[in-house]
Amino acid sequence: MARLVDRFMRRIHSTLHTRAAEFDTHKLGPNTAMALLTLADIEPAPIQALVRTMNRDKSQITRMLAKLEDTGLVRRAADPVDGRVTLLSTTEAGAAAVLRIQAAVAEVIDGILQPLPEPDRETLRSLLSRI
Amino acid sequence: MARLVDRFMRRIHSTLHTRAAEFDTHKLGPNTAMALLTLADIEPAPIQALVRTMNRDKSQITRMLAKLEDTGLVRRAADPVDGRVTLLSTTEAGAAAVLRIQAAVAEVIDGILQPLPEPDRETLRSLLSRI
DNA sequence: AGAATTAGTGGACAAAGTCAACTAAATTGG
DNA sequence: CCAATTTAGTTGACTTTGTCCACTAATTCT
Repeated sequence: MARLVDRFMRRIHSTLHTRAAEFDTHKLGPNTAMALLTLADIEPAPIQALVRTMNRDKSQITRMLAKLEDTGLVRRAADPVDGRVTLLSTTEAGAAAVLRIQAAVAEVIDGILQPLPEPDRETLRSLLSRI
Repeated sequence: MARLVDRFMRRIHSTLHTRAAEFDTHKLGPNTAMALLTLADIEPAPIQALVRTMNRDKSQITRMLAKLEDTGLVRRAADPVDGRVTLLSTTEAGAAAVLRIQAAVAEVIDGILQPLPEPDRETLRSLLSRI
């Protein structure tokens, strides 16, 4: 089971890697790109939210965000009600990157899911989301 | 979709990591342990087979195998018919380790799949294996 | 036989993950 | 209401994974 999931993820990663030049115009790398997509889904959100939904160590998130902020895709802002938290949101450039990346990822995953007819893909998606 | 798979894998990894002391008596680390499990599934097999089924770079496999051989869990042997390939198989110690690791992994995955009733788990397994 | 392939190894380096220490702001409980 | 604890985030050090490339040796192709 773990092997199946790993294989799946590995295929996604390596296929995306070979096509990275097409869409990863900011040289984010897979993880940081995924952080961007995730953020786009939950923004505006504190870093802590990203830590939890991505299941990564907070230090990793900090560093990915540094890159995303440097490349101007993400903006940090102080939370008005809690001085400890910094709220994240995507910039316009970030949103544009999200669209590009999402398209590429969707295409790659479509290719990988080829052997599954549409209803099964939907089943898979829903099962995974329930975990 | 990619995010769902990643999250799933991450949960498996991090949960296993925290319990590593219980079963990873040889300090293999997640990847090398998985290589061992994979090998146990296909042995006897040439390195190339492991490369393909794990979808990793061959140099990575080489290095994992070095560790597995050093710890005495895997044995290399020359292929009698093709002088280039080295055939891999698990030793008795390796087989024992496989059992321990598999049990731990199964337990962890069971915990993660908690929200899914049994028939759905089976569906998930079969969908993933068809990819 | 000579050229191109294939299996495996090794080095160098980039990216990802882990852990622990640290600051600053909030919370909480006597 | 203030000392103690908790929470958010950052940083440094270090290990593990992942990628790429060059290289050797055996094999296949023609």
